[in-house]
This record gives sequence, structure tokens and C-alpha cells, in this order.
Amino acid sequence: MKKKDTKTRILDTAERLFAQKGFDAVSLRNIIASAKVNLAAVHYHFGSKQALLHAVVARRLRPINEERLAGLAEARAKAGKRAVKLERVLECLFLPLFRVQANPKVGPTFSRLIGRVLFDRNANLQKFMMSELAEVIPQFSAALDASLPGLAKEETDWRSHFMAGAMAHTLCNADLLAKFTGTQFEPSDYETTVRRLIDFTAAGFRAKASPPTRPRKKK
Amino acid sequence: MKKKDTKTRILDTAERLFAQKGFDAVSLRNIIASAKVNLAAVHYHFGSKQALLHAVVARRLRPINEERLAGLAEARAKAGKRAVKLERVLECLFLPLFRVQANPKVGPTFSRLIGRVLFDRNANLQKFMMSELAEVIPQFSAALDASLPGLAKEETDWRSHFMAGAMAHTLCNADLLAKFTGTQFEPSDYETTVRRLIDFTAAGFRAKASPPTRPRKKK
DNA sequence: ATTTAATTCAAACGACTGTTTGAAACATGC
DNA sequence: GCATGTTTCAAACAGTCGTTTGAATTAAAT
Repeated sequence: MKKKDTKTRILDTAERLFAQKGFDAVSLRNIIASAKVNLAAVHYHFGSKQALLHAVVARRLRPINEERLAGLAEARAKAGKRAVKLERVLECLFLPLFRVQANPKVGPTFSRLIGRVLFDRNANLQKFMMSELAEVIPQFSAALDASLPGLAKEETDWRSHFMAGAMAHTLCNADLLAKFTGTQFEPSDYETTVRRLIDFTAAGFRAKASPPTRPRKKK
Repeated sequence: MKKKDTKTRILDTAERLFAQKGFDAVSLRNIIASAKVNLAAVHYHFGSKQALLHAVVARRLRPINEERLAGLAEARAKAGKRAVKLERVLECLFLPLFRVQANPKVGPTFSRLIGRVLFDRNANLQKFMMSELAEVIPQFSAALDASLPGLAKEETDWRSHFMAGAMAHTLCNADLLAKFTGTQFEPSDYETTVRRLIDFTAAGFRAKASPPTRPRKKK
């Protein structure tokens, strides 16, 4: 446990720095200096800086996505022929992701990274994320649809989009909540955060759509 | 109208490139090559790359924030002694921001930029954004509180945070909606987008909070 | 113990970074 | 016309960037 091998030292350090400053703002030399490894080790073990980023993300995201799918499958089995309840679907989606916040070692670091990655427009990274989410998205999209009978697919898609924004922002920028509003944020209490997020988004999903054209004048 | 001066050519080009690739990923030489100006012109007119970014953001964000405050003031005046309705507050917050999407010239470009900026963790930029929003945040925060009688301030803060995430994600990554779900996105129809966003977030704000401790087992 | 493979290392590659400089070119007021 | 202040320009500054190389070291296999 004491001394980690070069590969994981690079991964850990890259994760921390990418999360703190962003992919472009961190150089390989920043990483190897902090990880105390040789510069060429990065290319030996990962091939390129971009591939290192993918490895950093995949290491944490893959177990999370597996947990998500397993949770959803279990909920489906329990529900039998009935559709899984909306709140339950959202919980399967959020909980595995926010659970890492409770781990003081990697939590704050990875939370920021994953939020950052979700919003990054690096083309390679986006393609990589698409492939990482290739299973999760259609599964949860279908579950959401089933839990919202009568809601048009287009509306479900838009509201999923809103939900994704709220989720990523909460994960990534929770510290801004304290900065802007003064309300404190306790990373260890991720269950309360998830509960709040579920309350908000579930109500959003169930909202009655207002008529397409807003009236110009009140009266 | 034909030939713009150096300063605005730099601003326009920087806005486009920052939005496309991000602040760190774009070099001053990328900008001056595309804008067809001299490299030193950037420092002559703006002082530094960071200051250029601030100028790019401020040029569009300042009128938007003025419009937001004016809209809220007008709604307050109309409401008299009553509190402004939640949906109306949200409309004042969203509409000026999303209106730029309808402008095919700057819309897609600035939308991405502002979304990117809201999530960026560049310390200087964050300080700058705080000062740019110094008026808007407390005003709207107070209006939201007033429109949600009985909701604890802590809840309002969290839900404002969720709302901000949904807003930024929608503004910045609307194209992902098509990519992930297949549902098309029409930038010219920003009013429908805003209506959808208001429906979702207003319902989220009004959601009944579920009890703090989730039951471990169903039965 | 010797050969083979995996890993680490210092050094260099060429290209690119934000910023500064001081001389030109331009515009303006007198 | 000349002087003034503003704006443009090419060139250089001092670094940093991701990546590659080939030799030195360590580990594993025979």
C-alpha cells in the first residue's frame, strides 16, 4: 500500500491536476513533477496526453456506469411488469455518481473532473464519452420514458437535457453554491444532495407544459 | 459597415475561437491570424490575453444583465405589493440570455462561450464573473425567495443552483441534445426553449421536499 | 547465470506560448 | 508644414509545450 507503481501515480496526479485546472491548462511536465516520475513514462504507459485523459476518466467512470446499469436492472426486476418509478430511475442515475463525493480522498477531485469532462468540447474527449455512455444513455432514456406515461418523447429529451445540466453543475461546481449564496455544502452528505436533486428534477419531469405561445399582454 | 476596426475584429474573432475551443486551447496567434491583425495589437488594445477574454464576455453579458434587471424591475412595478410570479422571474432571467441564440451571426458562438465561462474554473475569470453578476444575483435571489413563500432559504439556494446548471447546459450544449437523443434543436425558436426551461425549473422550485432520510428497505 | 523483455531515464526535437520592444505609418490639431 | 498623439508592424525574448530517441536499468524467464 505504501508505494504505488508509476502508472497509478501518473493517473492519480493527472486526475487531481486536470480537475483543478483543466486539461489544456495542465502540462505533462506539471504532472510528472508532481508525481515524481519521468516524462517519458507518460508516453510509455499511455501513449499520449489525450489517451492519459481518457484513462483517467475511464478508471472512475466505468465502475460508476456499471453500478448504474446494475441498479436499474435490479429496480426493473423488482417492478415486474410495472414501470420503474421516476424517482427510482433518477436515484440509480445519480447515486453511484455522487457517492464518490463521500470519499474524501478522490471525491472532490473526481467530481470536478467529471463535471468538467461532461461540458468539455474537446472533440476527441466527446467521442470517447459518447462511447463510454453508449449503454447508459439508451437504457435510462427508455426507463425515463416508461416512468412518464403520456409525455411526448421530445419533451422527455429536453427535460433529460435540463436534468443533465443540473446534475453536472451540482457535481462540478458545488463549491460555487457557498460562494454565491452562502449556503454551505457538505460533501460527505451526498445523500441529501441527491435527494434534493431528485426532488427538483422529478418535479421538473412531471411539470405540465404551458401552451406553446405566450400571450403578449396580460389582458 | 464594411470594414471594422482592429479592436472589434479582435473581439469578434476571439469570441468565436474561445467559444469553439476554449480559452486555453486558443493562442493569440490563432486569433490574430484569423482576424488578420498584428500580434501586438492585442496587447495594445487589451493589455493581456486574460483581459481580452474579459472584454469578450463583458461586451455581450453587460447588456444582457441590464436587460434582466430592467425586466425584473418592470415586473416588480406591475406586481405592486404582490410578489412577482415565479415564472415571470425566471423569464426575466432566461429570455435576455437566450435571445442572442436567434441572432445567427453571434448566437451559436456566444451561447457556447457563456456556457463555457459559467463552468470555467480559471480563478481570474471567476472573480471577473462574480463582479459582473454582483447586481444580478442578489436581485434575482430575492425575487425567487419572494415568489416561493414557505420554502426554506437553503432549499431555494440549492434549487437555484440546479436551475443555473440546467440553464448553462442548455445554452452551451444544446447541440448535444440532438447528438444524444435525436431530438432536433432550432436556435431561432429560442422562445420555445425558454418556455420548456421555465416549465421544468418552475416545477422544480415548487417541488415538495421528500423526507430527509430515505427508507432503507421497501418493506 | 544468461538471455529476453519490460521499464526508467536524461537529453534533445521542433514547434508554439504570451509578452515586449522600438521603429515605422497614420491621423489629428495648429 | 510641422508637431502631436495614436495605431500598426516585424522581430525578438525567454520559456513551455507534447513527443521521440536511444542508452541505462530493472525484472522475468529460461
